[in-house]
Amino acid sequence: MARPDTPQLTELQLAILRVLWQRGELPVTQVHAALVPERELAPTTVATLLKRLERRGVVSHRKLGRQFLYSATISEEQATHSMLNEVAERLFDGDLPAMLAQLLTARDVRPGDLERIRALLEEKQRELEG
Amino acid sequence: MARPDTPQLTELQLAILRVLWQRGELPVTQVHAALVPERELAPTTVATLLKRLERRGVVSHRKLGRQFLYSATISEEQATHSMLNEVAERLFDGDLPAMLAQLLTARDVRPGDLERIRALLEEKQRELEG
DNA sequence: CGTGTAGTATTACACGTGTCGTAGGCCGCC
DNA sequence: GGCGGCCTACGACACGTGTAATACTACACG
Repeated sequence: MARPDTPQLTELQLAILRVLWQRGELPVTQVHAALVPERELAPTTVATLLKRLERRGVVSHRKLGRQFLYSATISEEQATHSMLNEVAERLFDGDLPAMLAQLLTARDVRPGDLERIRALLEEKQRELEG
Repeated sequence: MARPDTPQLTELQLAILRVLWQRGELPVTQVHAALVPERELAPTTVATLLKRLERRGVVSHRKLGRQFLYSATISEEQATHSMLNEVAERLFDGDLPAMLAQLLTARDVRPGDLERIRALLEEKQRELEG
């Protein structure tokens, strides 16, 4: 419940976390392997990044023989929430409709998006009433 | 139109830009003065920040006597757009409805928000059809 | 046993940011 | 005309991040 101090994550950090979220506990080599198709990184680079993320408390490791098995300590939802909250707060002082208004003009709205959003809204509304 | 370099702005940088957006062209002293109630900063700090922002192209200055008058070169809308796009892309691969879904659960939805969002949606929908 | 090797630990460097201290230039006042 | 201030310019330092080379260590094999 208690907000774990808002993790602001960069793209690369997020990329690493995504690997862990998708595949669970992994040795550094595996994380590296998963990343390489997208980004050309040395294995030691990935190790350094993981260590730093651990210092920040978003991943942890246990030892298996000589290897470290890393896993995420925050869920994807937690990370997303806190990053979104951050932006909503920073940019719109928490004003959701204002944020959405910008979103609707800032990006291409893909076909069907409006419908899906409408459905979400109705669900939310029912939820609040029920 | 195509604005290639996405300005990612930190909280402090944003705070400075807000001052310029709200009050227009200002000397460093005024920017500093406007910031101080919120953040305790040395005047030289603000000067340094402005200079760096200028190097990044988001503000510019002209000389008035010995002073520099700084002004923003990007609009608040541009900045907001690019930051939001960034987040939408990073976190949701551009999937707006997914983003909104998170927003609706991530934050307190304030009374009236749902109504306002609904209104926005309808407007947007009319716009797309008309 | 000794050693190659897979893995981790340590160290490094460039950049951007937050934060200033101090140096230098010029304008107005005495 | 010299001097005190007000500004800007320049330089600094700590930290986080991206990136990686190098050093160390211990197990597995010959």
